[in-house]
Amino acid sequence: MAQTVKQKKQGLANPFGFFRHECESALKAGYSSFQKTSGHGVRDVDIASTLEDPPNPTFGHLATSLSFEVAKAQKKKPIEVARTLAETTRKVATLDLIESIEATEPGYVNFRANLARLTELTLKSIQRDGSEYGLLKTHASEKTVVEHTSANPARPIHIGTAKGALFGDALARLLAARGHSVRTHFYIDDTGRQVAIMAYGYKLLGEPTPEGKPDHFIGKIYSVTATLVEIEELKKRIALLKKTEEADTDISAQTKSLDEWVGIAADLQGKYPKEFDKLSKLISKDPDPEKSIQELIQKYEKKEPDTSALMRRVTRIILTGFDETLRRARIRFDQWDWESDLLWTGRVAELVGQLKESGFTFNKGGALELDVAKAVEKFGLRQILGVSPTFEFPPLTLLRSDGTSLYPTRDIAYTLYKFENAEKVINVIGTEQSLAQFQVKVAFWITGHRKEAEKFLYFPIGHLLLEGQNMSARRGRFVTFDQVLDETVTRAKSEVDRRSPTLPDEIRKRIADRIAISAVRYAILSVDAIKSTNFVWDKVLNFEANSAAFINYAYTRSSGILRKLGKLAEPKKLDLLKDPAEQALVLELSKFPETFARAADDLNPTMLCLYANLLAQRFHEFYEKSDISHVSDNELKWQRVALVLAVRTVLKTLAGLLGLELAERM
RNA sequence: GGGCCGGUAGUCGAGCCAGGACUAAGACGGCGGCCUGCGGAGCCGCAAAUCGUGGGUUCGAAUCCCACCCGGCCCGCCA
Repeated sequence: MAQTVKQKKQGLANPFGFFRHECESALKAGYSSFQKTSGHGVRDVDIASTLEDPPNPTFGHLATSLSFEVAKAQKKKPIEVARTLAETTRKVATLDLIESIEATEPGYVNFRANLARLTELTLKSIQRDGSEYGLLKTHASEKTVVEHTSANPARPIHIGTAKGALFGDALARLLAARGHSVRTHFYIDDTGRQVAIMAYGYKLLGEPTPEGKPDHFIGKIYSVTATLVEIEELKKRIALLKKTEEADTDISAQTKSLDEWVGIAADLQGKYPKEFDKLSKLISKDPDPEKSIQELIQKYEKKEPDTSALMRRVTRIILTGFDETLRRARIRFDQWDWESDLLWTGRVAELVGQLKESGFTFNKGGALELDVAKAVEKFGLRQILGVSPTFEFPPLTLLRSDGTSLYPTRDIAYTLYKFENAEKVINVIGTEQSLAQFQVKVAFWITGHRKEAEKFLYFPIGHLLLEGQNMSARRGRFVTFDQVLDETVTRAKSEVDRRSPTLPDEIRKRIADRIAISAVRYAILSVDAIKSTNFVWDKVLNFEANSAAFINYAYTRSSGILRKLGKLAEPKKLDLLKDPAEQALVLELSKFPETFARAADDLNPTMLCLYANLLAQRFHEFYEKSDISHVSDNELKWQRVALVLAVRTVLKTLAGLLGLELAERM
């Protein structure tokens, strides 16, 4: 009730929500009157939660199964209870949006909406609120940080990472539209070994200016360098093992690994002969490449000026490439956070200090370990965080014996850092990180950040397979986000060329670009984030199967109608839209505000994808059945046009929320 | 060994948290129809599902509980 009143004040309408609200009030009053005459049934029933969607419109638009519970308590037949309840409810209901209240077998009470009123309310609301229609604002706005993508800056973004990027981006859009103050962060993991290897190779080559796309160029250097260094190391290790007469099994394992790397090296040499040969020569001159890399890592952690400048320089080149890719996919970030800054500003050291003081750490061979199990028992976290009673918590290594930090340690410090300017933090990361993300939470409890622990959300992204197989950067079984975008654009372009040959090429290009990016985004977003998905080229490129094109086509058809009509006129009333196809379409539009609010609150962009698809479907059905531009009755024509305009408005809003781009023509 | 997450027509995939008319959405593929009108990337229809298996709770279970099976992932002084 309070919510509805407040929303009225805000001016954002929720047509179906109003209907639901009327049904709730009526049912509550009807039920209490029912209790007076028929004795007590069920106590403390949450009326609102018994209202559900009936399976089809013949049962009305909302229904309650309350009678079943009451019948059980009173030992009566559900249908008898339903009849009485429908009767008492009918007496007290204000029949504005409610048309009828009826009991049906086997015992439901069905509420039918007054579609004439609902149509008027819905279309007028959309006309009035325009692009804001449906975007109900939360009453608990929170400063929210969404961290996502955070791809390792040593090679191009691949499609597995892209899945997280698309969900993170969509979440941010949804939450912002819901009225939260959202900032997206990209975590630049620049203090690890990979960036050091990359910088090492780049430096050896004399810091060449990138040819082609920067991340692809540097990624190539990284792959070649990493492979060559690994081979050097393995050779040394095997030699050492042989010298010390270690067990044959160890030697054969290392030899097997070496063979594998040599194979990879051969592939790389074939693909990038120039860089490979050059780097091969340069690395062989270095007496100890591994030591050089370790030095880079250590000097960088200490912010040694020359090393820091080099590391940042090369990482920035990669990031330029990332930015280009992300921009193409319509993904943008508010902030780029350098992991190295966490070390330099002392945040990691400070965290480690706090953890040490807590008494939950211990020393193991010079390394500092966090006793996660002890903390879980002490704070009763099994209960609080819902962990199985038999789960054994492994300790977490915070510092190596040489005193340097590990990734999880820095991640805890980073998550705390994100809370410095936010009330809520959402980490969009792969499911393989679930234990690590749990450990972050435990560390929060230990350091007394309980509020943060509560407001810290882990949004898991299911594994993405490539044509049924794991992606492997080493083996070259790896598809970059750029490749996906390129291929999809190419395919879309040839479709547009075929279907709209009369349009100028420049326009066709722009249309293809929009269709392609929408298809890629929809393909990923339309399946639950947590599910492992299989990336199949055919599926992404098949515009018959992909609903993005289907949704866009609804928009294109509506554009065609408007183009045909030219100058538009306002209808006098909105009382002629009585065809079932029209009513079904209006009903769908009326449900958009509730659907949006739920998708945002449940962090579920997939739900909105499905809604967009459903709305487009209803529109296509309407389009097939209803004449518009050539209907002779002018009043009917303009009423239908009002419906078309409303659909366009909501489609555009949906596109904005999901990052789809609609083309007027296709 | 322990844990987390998935398991729904030939394939993909909603519904599961908040049990109810589920006779299970939608799509791809298959089969059959529909263009003298606003663009057929569309519409209409048909066939196709032991909701992983077995128990339990309930008036009622795809949904909740227990056990098990299958698949993915995690349990590093990697990130």
